[in-house]
Amino acid sequence: MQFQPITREALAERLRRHRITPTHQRIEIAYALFERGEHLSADQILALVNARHAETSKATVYNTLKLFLERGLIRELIVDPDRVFYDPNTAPHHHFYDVVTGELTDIPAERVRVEGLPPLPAGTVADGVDVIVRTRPDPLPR
Amino acid sequence: MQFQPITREALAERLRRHRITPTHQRIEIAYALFERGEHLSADQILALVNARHAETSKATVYNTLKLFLERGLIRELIVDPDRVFYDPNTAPHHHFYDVVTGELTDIPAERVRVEGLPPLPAGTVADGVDVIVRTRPDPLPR
DNA sequence: CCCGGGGTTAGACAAAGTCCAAGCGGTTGG
DNA sequence: CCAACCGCTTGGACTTTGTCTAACCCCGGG
Repeated sequence: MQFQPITREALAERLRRHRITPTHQRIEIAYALFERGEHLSADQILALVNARHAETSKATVYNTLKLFLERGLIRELIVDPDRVFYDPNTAPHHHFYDVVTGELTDIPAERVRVEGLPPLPAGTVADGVDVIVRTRPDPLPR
Repeated sequence: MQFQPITREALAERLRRHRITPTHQRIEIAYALFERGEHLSADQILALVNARHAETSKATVYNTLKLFLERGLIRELIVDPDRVFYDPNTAPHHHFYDVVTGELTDIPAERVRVEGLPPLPAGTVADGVDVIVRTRPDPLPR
Protein backbone atom coordinates (compact mmCIF):
# COMPACT_ATOMS: atom_id res chain seq x y z
CA MET A 1 0.00 0.00 0.00
CA GLN A 2 3.00 2.18 -0.56
CA PHE A 3 3.49 3.69 -3.96
CA GLN A 4 6.50 5.88 -4.20
CA PRO A 5 9.84 4.72 -2.87
CA ILE A 6 10.83 6.23 0.44
CA THR A 7 13.50 8.89 0.15
CA ARG A 8 16.20 9.41 2.74
CA GLU A 9 15.06 12.99 2.93
CA ALA A 10 11.57 11.95 3.96
CA LEU A 11 13.08 9.63 6.54
CA ALA A 12 15.25 12.41 7.97
CA GLU A 13 12.14 14.51 8.38
CA ARG A 14 10.39 11.65 10.06
CA LEU A 15 13.24 11.22 12.52
CA ARG A 16 13.19 14.91 13.31
CA ARG A 17 9.51 14.78 14.07
CA HIS A 18 10.32 12.15 16.66
CA ARG A 19 13.04 14.31 18.20
CA ILE A 20 15.85 12.25 16.75
CA THR A 21 18.71 14.01 15.05
CA PRO A 22 19.09 12.27 11.73
CA THR A 23 22.59 10.97 11.27
CA HIS A 24 23.84 8.98 8.37
CA GLN A 25 23.67 5.63 10.16
CA ARG A 26 20.28 6.29 11.68
CA ILE A 27 18.84 7.05 8.30
CA GLU A 28 20.25 3.85 6.87
CA ILE A 29 18.77 1.84 9.71
CA ALA A 30 15.41 3.54 9.33
CA TYR A 31 15.63 2.93 5.61
CA ALA A 32 16.15 -0.79 6.09
CA LEU A 33 13.07 -0.98 8.28
CA PHE A 34 10.70 1.32 6.47
CA GLU A 35 11.59 0.59 2.89
CA ARG A 36 10.19 -2.89 2.98
CA GLY A 37 7.99 -2.56 6.05
CA GLU A 38 8.97 -6.00 7.28
CA HIS A 39 9.70 -7.29 10.72
CA LEU A 40 13.46 -7.48 11.12
CA SER A 41 15.86 -8.57 13.81
CA ALA A 42 18.88 -6.53 14.83
CA ASP A 43 21.11 -8.99 13.02
CA GLN A 44 19.18 -8.71 9.82
CA ILE A 45 19.26 -4.95 9.99
CA LEU A 46 22.99 -4.96 10.58
CA ALA A 47 23.46 -7.16 7.54
CA LEU A 48 21.20 -5.05 5.35
CA VAL A 49 22.80 -1.78 6.32
CA ASN A 50 26.28 -3.07 5.67
CA ALA A 51 25.32 -4.95 2.54
CA ARG A 52 26.26 -2.29 0.01
CA HIS A 53 29.22 -0.48 1.39
CA ALA A 54 28.22 1.71 4.31
CA GLU A 55 29.84 0.65 7.53
CA THR A 56 27.78 0.61 10.68
CA SER A 57 28.73 -1.15 13.87
CA LYS A 58 26.69 -3.58 15.90
CA ALA A 59 26.68 -1.17 18.83
CA THR A 60 25.16 1.56 16.73
CA VAL A 61 22.44 -0.68 15.44
CA TYR A 62 21.46 -1.66 18.95
CA ASN A 63 21.71 1.89 20.25
CA THR A 64 19.63 3.18 17.39
CA LEU A 65 16.93 0.58 17.67
CA LYS A 66 16.60 1.31 21.37
CA LEU A 67 16.34 5.00 20.59
CA PHE A 68 13.71 4.47 17.90
CA LEU A 69 11.80 2.34 20.36
CA GLU A 70 11.83 4.96 23.12
CA ARG A 71 10.72 7.60 20.67
CA GLY A 72 7.86 5.49 19.45
CA LEU A 73 9.12 5.17 15.91
CA ILE A 74 9.03 1.38 15.91
CA ARG A 75 7.72 -1.45 18.05
CA GLU A 76 9.33 -4.48 19.58
CA LEU A 77 8.02 -7.98 19.01
CA ILE A 78 8.83 -10.66 21.54
CA VAL A 79 7.79 -13.82 19.85
CA ASP A 80 10.90 -15.77 19.04
CA PRO A 81 12.95 -17.12 21.92
CA ASP A 82 16.21 -16.32 20.16
CA ARG A 83 15.86 -12.81 18.93
CA VAL A 84 13.74 -9.70 19.11
CA PHE A 85 11.99 -8.43 16.00
CA TYR A 86 11.38 -4.79 15.29
CA ASP A 87 8.18 -3.68 13.65
CA PRO A 88 8.11 -0.47 11.65
CA ASN A 89 4.32 -0.46 11.85
CA THR A 90 3.27 1.35 15.01
CA ALA A 91 -0.43 1.40 14.21
CA PRO A 92 -2.32 -0.94 16.55
CA HIS A 93 -2.28 -4.41 15.08
CA HIS A 94 -1.66 -8.02 15.92
CA HIS A 95 0.27 -10.93 14.44
CA PHE A 96 0.23 -14.38 13.03
CA TYR A 97 3.37 -16.20 14.02
CA ASP A 98 4.34 -19.43 12.33
CA VAL A 99 6.07 -21.39 15.06
CA VAL A 100 7.85 -23.58 12.54
CA THR A 101 9.06 -21.16 9.90
CA GLY A 102 9.25 -18.14 12.19
CA GLU A 103 7.26 -16.09 9.73
CA LEU A 104 5.37 -13.07 11.02
CA THR A 105 2.28 -11.59 9.39
CA ASP A 106 0.32 -8.54 10.40
CA ILE A 107 -3.28 -8.59 11.48
CA PRO A 108 -4.86 -5.13 11.28
CA ALA A 109 -6.50 -4.28 14.58
CA GLU A 110 -9.62 -2.60 13.28
CA ARG A 111 -11.90 -5.59 13.19
CA VAL A 112 -10.34 -7.48 16.09
CA ARG A 113 -12.05 -7.26 19.44
CA VAL A 114 -10.86 -8.75 22.69
CA GLU A 115 -13.64 -9.05 25.22
CA GLY A 116 -14.15 -10.30 28.73
CA LEU A 117 -10.75 -9.35 30.10
CA PRO A 118 -10.67 -9.14 33.89
CA PRO A 119 -9.64 -5.90 35.64
CA LEU A 120 -5.93 -5.13 35.65
CA PRO A 121 -3.84 -6.17 38.64
CA ALA A 122 -3.91 -3.56 41.39
CA GLY A 123 -1.44 -0.74 40.99
CA THR A 124 -0.93 -1.22 37.27
CA VAL A 125 -2.08 0.59 34.19
CA ALA A 126 -2.57 -0.86 30.73
CA ASP A 127 0.19 -0.50 28.20
CA GLY A 128 -1.34 -2.39 25.31
CA VAL A 129 -2.76 -5.71 24.23
CA ASP A 130 -0.94 -8.12 21.97
CA VAL A 131 -2.73 -10.93 20.25
CA ILE A 132 -0.50 -13.57 18.77
CA VAL A 133 -2.07 -16.29 16.70
CA ARG A 134 0.40 -19.11 16.53
CA THR A 135 0.19 -21.14 13.34
CA ARG A 136 2.09 -24.01 11.76
CA PRO A 137 2.37 -25.18 8.17
CA ASP A 138 -0.50 -27.42 7.14
CA PRO A 139 0.79 -30.99 7.55
CA LEU A 140 -1.55 -32.30 4.83
CA PRO A 141 -1.55 -29.70 2.11
CA ARG A 142 -4.23 -30.71 -0.36
CA MET B 1 -6.99 -23.32 44.40
CA GLN B 2 -4.83 -26.18 45.47
CA PHE B 3 -5.37 -27.64 48.87
CA GLN B 4 -3.09 -30.47 49.71
CA PRO B 5 0.61 -30.24 49.06
CA ILE B 6 1.76 -32.08 45.98
CA THR B 7 3.56 -35.32 46.74
CA ARG B 8 6.47 -36.58 44.71
CA GLU B 9 4.52 -39.78 44.28
CA ALA B 10 1.65 -37.94 42.62
CA LEU B 11 4.15 -36.18 40.38
CA ALA B 12 5.75 -39.46 39.39
CA GLU B 13 2.35 -40.72 38.39
CA ARG B 14 1.71 -37.59 36.42
CA LEU B 15 4.97 -37.97 34.54
CA ARG B 16 4.15 -41.57 33.70
CA ARG B 17 0.82 -40.55 32.28
CA HIS B 18 2.75 -38.30 29.92
CA ARG B 19 5.08 -41.13 28.89
CA ILE B 20 7.99 -39.78 30.86
CA THR B 21 9.96 -42.13 33.04
CA PRO B 22 10.14 -40.41 36.39
CA THR B 23 13.70 -40.01 37.50
CA HIS B 24 14.84 -38.26 40.61
CA GLN B 25 15.87 -35.05 38.84
CA ARG B 26 12.77 -34.91 36.70
CA ILE B 27 10.58 -35.17 39.75
CA GLU B 28 12.47 -32.36 41.46
CA ILE B 29 12.08 -30.15 38.42
CA ALA B 30 8.39 -30.95 38.16
CA TYR B 31 8.09 -30.27 41.86
CA ALA B 32 9.61 -26.81 41.52
CA LEU B 33 7.12 -25.94 38.80
CA PHE B 34 3.95 -27.52 40.14
CA GLU B 35 4.36 -26.91 43.83
CA ARG B 36 3.92 -23.19 43.50
CA GLY B 37 2.28 -23.08 40.11
CA GLU B 38 4.32 -20.05 39.12
CA HIS B 39 5.95 -19.09 35.87
CA LEU B 40 9.64 -19.86 36.15
CA SER B 41 12.68 -19.50 33.94
CA ALA B 42 15.23 -22.26 33.47
CA ASP B 43 17.64 -20.37 35.68
CA GLN B 44 15.17 -20.05 38.50
CA ILE B 45 14.33 -23.72 38.28
CA LEU B 46 17.97 -24.65 38.37
CA ALA B 47 18.44 -22.54 41.48
CA LEU B 48 15.36 -23.93 43.21
CA VAL B 49 16.22 -27.52 42.51
CA ASN B 50 19.74 -27.13 43.80
CA ALA B 51 18.75 -24.94 46.72
CA ARG B 52 18.52 -27.65 49.37
CA HIS B 53 21.12 -30.21 48.51
CA ALA B 54 20.13 -32.19 45.44
CA GLU B 55 22.51 -31.67 42.59
CA THR B 56 21.13 -31.25 39.13
CA SER B 57 23.03 -29.90 36.18
CA LYS B 58 22.09 -27.12 33.83
CA ALA B 59 22.00 -29.55 30.94
CA THR B 60 19.49 -31.76 32.68
CA VAL B 61 17.23 -28.85 33.48
CA TYR B 62 17.18 -27.78 29.84
CA ASN B 63 16.76 -31.35 28.60
CA THR B 64 13.94 -31.96 31.00
CA LEU B 65 12.08 -28.77 30.25
CA LYS B 66 12.25 -29.54 26.56
CA LEU B 67 10.94 -33.01 27.23
CA PHE B 68 8.09 -31.73 29.40
CA LEU B 69 7.23 -29.30 26.66
CA GLU B 70 7.10 -31.94 23.93
CA ARG B 71 4.95 -34.13 26.09
CA GLY B 72 2.53 -31.33 26.82
CA LEU B 73 3.18 -31.20 30.52
CA ILE B 74 4.05 -27.51 30.53
CA ARG B 75 3.87 -24.52 28.23
CA GLU B 76 6.45 -22.04 27.06
CA LEU B 77 5.97 -18.30 27.41
CA ILE B 78 7.83 -15.98 25.10
CA VAL B 79 7.28 -12.60 26.62
CA ASP B 80 10.56 -11.43 28.06
CA PRO B 81 13.36 -10.64 25.62
CA ASP B 82 15.94 -12.20 27.89
CA ARG B 83 14.58 -15.52 28.93
CA VAL B 84 11.84 -18.03 28.36
CA PHE B 85 9.35 -18.75 31.10
CA TYR B 86 7.72 -22.10 31.65
CA ASP B 87 4.11 -22.31 32.66
CA PRO B 88 2.88 -25.34 34.58
CA ASN B 89 -0.68 -24.41 33.69
CA THR B 90 -1.60 -26.03 30.39
CA ALA B 91 -5.26 -25.09 30.53
CA PRO B 92 -6.05 -22.42 27.95
CA HIS B 93 -5.40 -19.03 29.47
CA HIS B 94 -3.76 -15.69 28.82
CA HIS B 95 -1.44 -13.34 30.67
CA PHE B 96 -0.85 -9.96 32.13
CA TYR B 97 2.77 -9.00 31.71
CA ASP B 98 4.23 -6.09 33.61
CA VAL B 99 6.83 -4.71 31.24
CA VAL B 100 8.69 -2.99 34.08
CA THR B 101 8.78 -5.58 36.82
CA GLY B 102 8.55 -8.59 34.53
CA GLU B 103 5.74 -10.01 36.60
CA LEU B 104 3.37 -12.47 34.94
CA THR B 105 -0.21 -13.09 36.01
CA ASP B 106 -2.70 -15.57 34.61
CA ILE B 107 -5.93 -14.64 32.92
CA PRO B 108 -8.33 -17.57 32.79
CA ALA B 109 -9.55 -18.06 29.25
CA GLU B 110 -13.18 -18.86 29.97
CA ARG B 111 -14.60 -15.39 29.74
CA VAL B 112 -12.13 -14.00 27.20
CA ARG B 113 -13.28 -13.83 23.61
CA VAL B 114 -11.21 -12.76 20.66
CA GLU B 115 -13.37 -11.83 17.71
CA GLY B 116 -12.95 -10.60 14.18
CA LEU B 117 -9.72 -12.40 13.37
CA PRO B 118 -9.05 -12.71 9.66
CA PRO B 119 -8.60 -16.14 8.04
CA LEU B 120 -5.26 -17.85 8.61
CA PRO B 121 -2.53 -17.42 6.03
CA ALA B 122 -2.82 -20.00 3.25
CA GLY B 123 -1.24 -23.34 4.00
CA THR B 124 -1.23 -22.94 7.75
CA VAL B 125 -3.30 -24.32 10.58
CA ALA B 126 -3.96 -22.71 13.93
CA ASP B 127 -1.84 -23.71 16.87
CA GLY B 128 -3.30 -21.44 19.51
CA VAL B 129 -4.00 -17.84 20.39
CA ASP B 130 -2.03 -15.93 22.98
CA VAL B 131 -3.32 -12.70 24.43
CA ILE B 132 -0.76 -10.68 26.33
CA VAL B 133 -1.94 -7.61 28.16
CA ARG B 134 1.08 -5.49 28.78
CA THR B 135 0.89 -3.41 31.96
CA ARG B 136 3.18 -1.10 33.88
CA PRO B 137 3.15 0.05 37.51
CA ASP B 138 0.80 2.96 38.10
CA PRO B 139 3.00 6.08 38.03
CA LEU B 140 0.64 7.98 40.36
CA PRO B 141 -0.46 5.49 42.94
CA ARG B 142 -3.34 6.88 44.99
C1' DC C 1 29.89 -61.29 33.61
C1' DC C 2 29.28 -58.35 29.73
C1' DC C 3 26.58 -55.46 26.99
C1' DG C 4 23.29 -51.84 25.73
C1' DG C 5 20.59 -47.94 26.38
C1' DG C 6 18.42 -44.28 28.76
C1' DG C 7 19.63 -40.63 31.78
C1' DT C 8 22.88 -37.36 33.64
C1' DT C 9 26.84 -34.45 33.66
C1' DA C 10 30.81 -30.88 33.23
C1' DG C 11 32.48 -28.00 30.48
C1' DA C 12 33.25 -26.09 25.94
C1' DC C 13 30.78 -23.53 22.83
C1' DA C 14 27.40 -20.32 20.23
C1' DA C 15 24.46 -16.32 19.58
C1' DA C 16 22.16 -12.11 21.10
C1' DG C 17 22.81 -8.23 23.35
C1' DT C 18 25.31 -4.87 26.70
C1' DC C 19 29.07 -2.04 28.19
C1' DC C 20 33.00 0.86 28.05
C1' DA C 21 36.54 3.81 26.98
C1' DA C 22 38.34 5.96 23.03
C1' DG C 23 37.76 8.53 18.82
C1' DC C 24 35.47 11.51 15.57
C1' DG C 25 33.30 15.67 13.86
C1' DG C 26 30.82 19.61 14.05
C1' DT C 27 29.66 23.84 16.79
C1' DT C 28 30.54 27.50 19.85
C1' DG C 29 33.01 31.00 22.36
C1' DG C 30 37.13 33.43 23.26
C1' DC D 1 42.28 30.22 14.84
C1' DC D 2 42.15 27.44 18.70
C1' DA D 3 40.18 24.97 22.41
C1' DA D 4 36.62 23.00 24.73
C1' DC D 5 32.61 20.62 24.32
C1' DC D 6 29.08 17.37 23.15
C1' DG D 7 26.48 14.08 20.77
C1' DC D 8 27.33 10.12 18.00
C1' DT D 9 29.88 6.12 16.66
C1' DT D 10 32.99 2.32 17.29
C1' DG D 11 35.78 -2.12 18.28
C1' DG D 12 36.13 -5.27 21.31
C1' DA D 13 35.59 -7.33 25.65
C1' DC D 14 32.11 -9.14 28.29
C1' DT D 15 27.55 -11.33 29.98
C1' DT D 16 23.76 -14.28 29.66
C1' DT D 17 20.84 -17.80 27.93
C1' DG D 18 20.81 -21.82 25.85
C1' DT D 19 23.03 -25.86 23.01
C1' DC D 20 26.25 -29.60 22.19
C1' DT D 21 29.37 -33.29 23.03
C1' DA D 22 31.61 -36.96 24.83
C1' DA D 23 32.11 -39.46 28.89
C1' DC D 24 29.97 -41.74 32.54
C1' DC D 25 26.61 -44.14 35.57
C1' DC D 26 23.23 -47.33 36.50
C1' DC D 27 20.30 -51.06 35.70
C1' DG D 28 18.23 -55.07 33.35
C1' DG D 29 18.87 -58.93 30.26
C1' DG D 30 21.18 -62.68 28.18
